[in-house]
Amino acid sequence: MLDDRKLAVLRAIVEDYVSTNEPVGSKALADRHNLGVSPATIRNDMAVLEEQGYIAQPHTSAGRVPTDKGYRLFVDRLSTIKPLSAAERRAIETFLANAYDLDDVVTRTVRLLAQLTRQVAVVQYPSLTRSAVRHIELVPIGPERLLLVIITNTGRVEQRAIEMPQGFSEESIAQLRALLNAHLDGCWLTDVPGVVAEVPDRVPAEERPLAATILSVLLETLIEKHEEKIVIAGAANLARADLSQSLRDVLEALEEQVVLMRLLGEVSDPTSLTVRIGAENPHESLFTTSVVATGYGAGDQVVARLGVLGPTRMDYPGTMGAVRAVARYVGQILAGS
Amino acid sequence: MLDDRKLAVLRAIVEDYVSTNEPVGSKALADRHNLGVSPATIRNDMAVLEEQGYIAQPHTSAGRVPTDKGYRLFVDRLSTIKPLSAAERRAIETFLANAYDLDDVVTRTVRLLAQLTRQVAVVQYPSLTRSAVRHIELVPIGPERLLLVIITNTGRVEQRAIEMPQGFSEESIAQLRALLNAHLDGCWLTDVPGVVAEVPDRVPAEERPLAATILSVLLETLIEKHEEKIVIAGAANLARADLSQSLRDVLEALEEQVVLMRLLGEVSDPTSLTVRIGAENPHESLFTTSVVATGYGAGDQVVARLGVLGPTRMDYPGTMGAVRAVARYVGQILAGS
DNA sequence: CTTGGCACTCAAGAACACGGAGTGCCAAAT
DNA sequence: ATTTGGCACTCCGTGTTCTTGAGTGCCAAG
Repeated sequence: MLDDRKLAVLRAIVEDYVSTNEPVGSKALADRHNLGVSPATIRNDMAVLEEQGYIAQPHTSAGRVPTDKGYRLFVDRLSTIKPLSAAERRAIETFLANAYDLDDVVTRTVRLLAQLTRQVAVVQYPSLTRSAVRHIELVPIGPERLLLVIITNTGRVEQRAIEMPQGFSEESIAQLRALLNAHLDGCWLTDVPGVVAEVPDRVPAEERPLAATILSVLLETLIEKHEEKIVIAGAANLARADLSQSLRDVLEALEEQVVLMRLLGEVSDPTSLTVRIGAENPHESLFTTSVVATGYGAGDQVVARLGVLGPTRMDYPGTMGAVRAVARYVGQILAGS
Repeated sequence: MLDDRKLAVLRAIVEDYVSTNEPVGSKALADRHNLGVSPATIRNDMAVLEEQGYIAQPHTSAGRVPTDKGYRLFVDRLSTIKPLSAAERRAIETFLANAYDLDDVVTRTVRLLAQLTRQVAVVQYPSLTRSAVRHIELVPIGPERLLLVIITNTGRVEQRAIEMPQGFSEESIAQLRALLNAHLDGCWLTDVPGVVAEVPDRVPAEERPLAATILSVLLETLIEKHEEKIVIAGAANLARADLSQSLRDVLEALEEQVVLMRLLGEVSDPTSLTVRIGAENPHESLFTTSVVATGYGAGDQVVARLGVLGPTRMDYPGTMGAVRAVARYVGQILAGS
C-alpha cells in the first residue's frame, strides 16, 4: 500500500516541515533530499499520501503539511530516537548531580527538560503509593492546633494542620506519636489504612477521640495527596511555537492540575516513551499540541512520570531522546539517595 | 498648570482607553462623559496634556493614549480604590476559609487573585525571617543520610537532606534533637545563628563533629531558604492582554525567581499598595506591564507580599481593590491560625 | 512506472483609491 | 480670556485590483 519510497517521502516532508515551518512542495523535496526521482514522481506519491490522510495541503496549490496521522506514522515507523550529544549529557549530569533535596531534584529536572527540548516541561512528584512511611511527626502549633508531618522514604514530606477543638496534652501526643511510628514505620503507604484500623485498640480508652481525629486526618491526607503534585516550566517556549489563537487555551489547560494529571497519567506502558499527538490528547485545548512522556523511578519501579508538551510540529526524535535521557538520569539520582 | 477640567479629561481618557483598548478622540470623550464642553475645548486640553507628556498619539491624527506618566498621575491623584462587590467578598471568604494548610492557603490565594483580577497573580510565601522555630526534627532516612525538618510558627515546613559519611547512632541523634529543640524552640529565626553558636559547648566532645555537620546545614538552610518561595497563577491571562511580541519575554521573566523577587520586593512602604507602571519596573521585559502589590501578614506585621501583573492598560482601581481585599483576608486567615 | 510539459489555482504582496475619525488652527462668540 | 464652530489636512484602515510565483494535477511520451 505504501512502498518504501512513499514512506521516505513522508519522512522527508515531516523533517522539512518541522525545520522550516512551511508547507513543503515537491520541488523542494527533490532538491534537499536526494530521493533519486523527479518532482513529478514525488507529486504522484504525495497524491497517494494525501488520499490516505497522512498529509494535507493548507490551500489548493500550496505545499503539503503532515497530519496527525502522518506524524503518528513517522513516530511509529520512520524515526529513531536521537541520542543526546556528549555536551548535553554532561549538562544533565552536572545540573542534576548537585541537587540536595527532593524538591530540588524535581525543580532542576523540570527546568533542565524545558531548556533541553525548548518546550514546556512537566514533571510529576514521586508518587506516594510507591513509597513507605519513614517517620510520622506530631507537632503542637497552638493550644488547639496540631501539625501532622509524614516523611516517606522517597524523601517526600507531607504536612497537614489538624484542628483539635477539644484540646490535647503533651503526653498523649507523645504517646500517640510513639505508637504511630512503632506501627507505621517502614509501612508501605498502600498498607497504611489497614494498619491504622488496628491502632485504636492499643490506645487507652480516654485517648480514643483524640486518636480518632488524628487518624482520620492521616488517612485523608494520604488519599488527598494521592492526587499528585505536578510542576511545569518553560511556558515561555509556547509563545515561540506559533499556536497563535489557541495559546491562551493551552496556557489555561496547563494551569489545571486535573488536565496535567491526565496528560501524563493515562498510559499503556509505564516504562517506555509515550507520544500523544494532537487529537489523541485528553483535552480539547491541546489538540494542536503533542506530548512526549515517560515514567521514571529508582531502578525498575516507576514512581512518577515526566514529559514535555509542544506543538504537533515538533522535533520528535530529539525530544524523545531528551525525555528518555533525563528520565534515566533522574532515576539514577533517586536510586542513589 | 493642570486645572480640574484637564485632569477630568485625563481621567476620562484613561477610563475609556482601558475599557475599549482604542485610542480615544475628542468627540467620543464629549459624548460618553458629560464634561459640559465641546470637543474643540477638549482638543485644546488634550494638546496641553500631550505637551506635558501625559498622553500621546500612536500616529498623527489618531486618538490619544495615556503614557506611563499619565497612568501614574491617574493612579496617584485621579482614582479611588474600588471596593469589591458583596459577591466578590463572599467568594474570597468561602474560597480561603476552607484552606487547611499553609501551602493550601498560598495556592488558593494565588488562584483567587488571578481569577478576581483576570491577570497574573504572584504570591510570596511567608518570610522565614519573621517566623520563629516551632520544632526541629531529625529523621534518619538511610545509614548515612539524615533528614532535617524545620517547622515554623507560620506553618512553614523546611526540609533538607544531610549526607553523613561518618555515620551516626540513633542515640546521638535523639540527644541532639532534644538539645536543639530545648535551645531553639520559640526562637526567632533571625536569632538562630547566635543561639546555635553556643550549642557545641553543650555537646559531649565525641559528638562534636556530628553536631557541627548538622548545625552548619541548619544555618545554610535558613540562609538559602531566605530567598523566598514565590508562586504564580493566571499566566493565561497574559495571552488575553495583547502584549503581542513581548509576551514571550514577559513569560520568560516570570519564570525567573530573581525577577519575581524584585517585582514584589523593592518597596518603600510595606503596608500600603505599591503600583509600579511600565518602565518603573525592575526588568526590561516588563516595561509594557504594571504591577500592583502589597504586603500581607498576621496583624500589623508584614510577613510577605503578593500582587498582580498585567498590561499597563489595566483597570487600576479595580485591581487595587482586589489586591488589597485579598491581602487583608489572607492576613486574617494567617492570624487565625 | 517515471518523467517532462503544460495549464490551472490560489495566497501573498504591491499599488491605489477612498472614506472616516481625528487633529490643529483660526476667527468669531461669549 | 476662554470657548466654540468651521475647515482644511493627515493618515490609518479597508477594499479593490493586478501581478507574481510556488505548487499542483493531469496527460502523453519515454
